[in-house]
Amino acid sequence: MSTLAVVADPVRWRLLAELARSGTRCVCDLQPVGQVAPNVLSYHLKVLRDAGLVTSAKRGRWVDYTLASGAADRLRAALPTADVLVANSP
Amino acid sequence: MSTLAVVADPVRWRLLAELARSGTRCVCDLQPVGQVAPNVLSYHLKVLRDAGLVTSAKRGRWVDYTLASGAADRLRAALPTADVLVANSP
DNA sequence: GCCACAATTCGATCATGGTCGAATCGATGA
DNA sequence: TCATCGATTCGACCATGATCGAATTGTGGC
Repeated sequence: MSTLAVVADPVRWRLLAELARSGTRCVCDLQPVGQVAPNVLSYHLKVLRDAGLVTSAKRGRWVDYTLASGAADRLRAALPTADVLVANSP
Repeated sequence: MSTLAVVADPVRWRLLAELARSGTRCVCDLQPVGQVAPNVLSYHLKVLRDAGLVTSAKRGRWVDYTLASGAADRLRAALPTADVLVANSP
């Protein structure tokens, strides 16, 4: 799945935005953000991890998620802004 | 289909980028840009029209496509940049 | 060691989007 | 009026991604 397709999903987008805003969050904190069942949340978090956009760390029973350090560059590469389109307009 | 999902497709992204770069183009000019069969190109152009990102105009047998005037705003709303994520980082 | 909790994984199924081959439509030229 | 062209639409099918219900795994407390 391309990075663009990864972030084009509203659930994953909300998760990324929350991690960007608040730094590290555990899965239980992300549950209300994702607004999906726990197993579906795990699925989306795995997609984000596989895309290199977030990292995870065990903390006892809990797992903490953080925006990956290269996430901004990956997003910038995958997500040209509307400005790129506007800048190229005649 | 959300605007984000609309532009997350590589075919449609290429079409938008071409129209942003060159203004108006007819379907036959967009054929090599889309890199898909003519009927599939029509399908993607319809998705872009329905999303309000492009407009079309008949010119005899030909149909011209142009980036819609509100496309930049729609894209900006749907496509937050990585900078938005970075700006919100702690 | 057992139980509860947090989190993940699994196989099956569902839903949506994309492609296919063919047909249709509208415009143009002879 | 007919044939051709550019473009679109159609119904069927395919492919991929998302959800579901259940099971599993790892950790911590007693």
